[in-house]
Amino acid sequence: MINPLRGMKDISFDDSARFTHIVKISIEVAKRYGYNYIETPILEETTLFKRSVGESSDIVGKEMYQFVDKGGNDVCMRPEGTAGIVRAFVSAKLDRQAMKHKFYYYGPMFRYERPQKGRLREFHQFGCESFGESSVYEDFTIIGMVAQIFNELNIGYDLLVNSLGCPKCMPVYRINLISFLSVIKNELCEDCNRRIDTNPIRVLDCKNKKCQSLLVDSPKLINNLCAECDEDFKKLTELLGKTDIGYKIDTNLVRGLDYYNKTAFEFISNDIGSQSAIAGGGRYDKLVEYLDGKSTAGVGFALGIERIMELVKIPQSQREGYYMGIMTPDAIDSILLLAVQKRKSNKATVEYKSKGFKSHMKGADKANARYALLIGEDELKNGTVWIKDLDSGEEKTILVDDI
RNA sequence: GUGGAUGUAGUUCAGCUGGUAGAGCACCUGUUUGUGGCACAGGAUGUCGCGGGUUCGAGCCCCGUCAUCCACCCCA
Repeated sequence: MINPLRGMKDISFDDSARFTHIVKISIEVAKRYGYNYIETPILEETTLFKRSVGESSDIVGKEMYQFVDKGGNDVCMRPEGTAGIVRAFVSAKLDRQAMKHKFYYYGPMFRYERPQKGRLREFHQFGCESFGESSVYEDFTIIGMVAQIFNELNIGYDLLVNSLGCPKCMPVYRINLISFLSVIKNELCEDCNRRIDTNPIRVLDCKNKKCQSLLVDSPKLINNLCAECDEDFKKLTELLGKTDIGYKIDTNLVRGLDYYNKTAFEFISNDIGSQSAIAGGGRYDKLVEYLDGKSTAGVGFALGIERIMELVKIPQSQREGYYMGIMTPDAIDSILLLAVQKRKSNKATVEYKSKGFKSHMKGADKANARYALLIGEDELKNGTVWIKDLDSGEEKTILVDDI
């Protein structure tokens, strides 16, 4: 027997119903905000992710499905969606227009990690990317859109927001932080010492208690933002405060991807295990330039469909359509042609095998059909069908022509 | 990559100090060839993850391996 690869799952039955429900609601909401569908390749040049997601990130550093194809190209299964969308944006030369562009997408992403609850090697995201709008009002609007999706899916969440600064204030802060950390270096844990070089901001949310006690007086980015970043972040929280979207400022919130600046946010849930992020996103004003485009502001988010599947309850499926069966083999042609007609507008399940009445009734019930439609010897002879509404119990025999 | 737990029927799980493989749910067939959900009766189903070892004998003990789950890490 051949099983799916490690960390990869088949999605069917109840799961696929939840999956499509999440995608459907997300699309409906995104369309209301003016987003259009975009589909980009799953396989891209490895360079794309190195230059966008960043070589210092874990995603690029150790989690990529990377290989050389038969043409000798260094390629990679996409680990996230934004890089490909930005590449497509630049490829289509949309960066040379003054227009704003908004895209939504969904599909599989691949990361070579050790699987656990809520963490798969192949997983699915739904996401949106807004290009050409540098205003913080767009950040607010995007966060509101995610909140709306979750509200319509009827699931609870906590929202964390932070500002990561911009090329003016972030590098200055980073140097300050590194010098602060260097002083206490010997007392910090092994992981933190590694982080000082790779991603010093990560040291701030180390779970080690000793580290935390040493970090109480560390400089916080939120207090070292430049005037513009500070003003935008205040505006964002002010606006969020005026809505019913609850939020918490998390100064340690650092997204694992290098391209973010200014607004960063994460939606989390306490009900799905330790992998609690159900959506994340932020602003990436430099990313288009990194990928050889003309400087264009960008902001977006992605939500993890499998993680949200753990949270959504879908309503019990209603009885729908027809179950069609025969109790005399001669009636097979009649029932088939009837099904052809019915299927022009309704769901119809046909049992080809001639069976007893009771057996058909059980079959109709299992098929979750609203109506059982049967042809037996009498009906065949009279040119009629017997039909029963399985919800109301009402039944009648009518002429084939009157259906 | 590190640590821990678990692999027995479609599924959830039992299986004693080693002695011929079990239950619930689900499934199939019946309960006057014409009334589903309910009830009753009957039935099918296993390379006990895989490979080796110990033993007269291994689902159980030992070694290896693979997979799953949980946590770290990281993230959706």
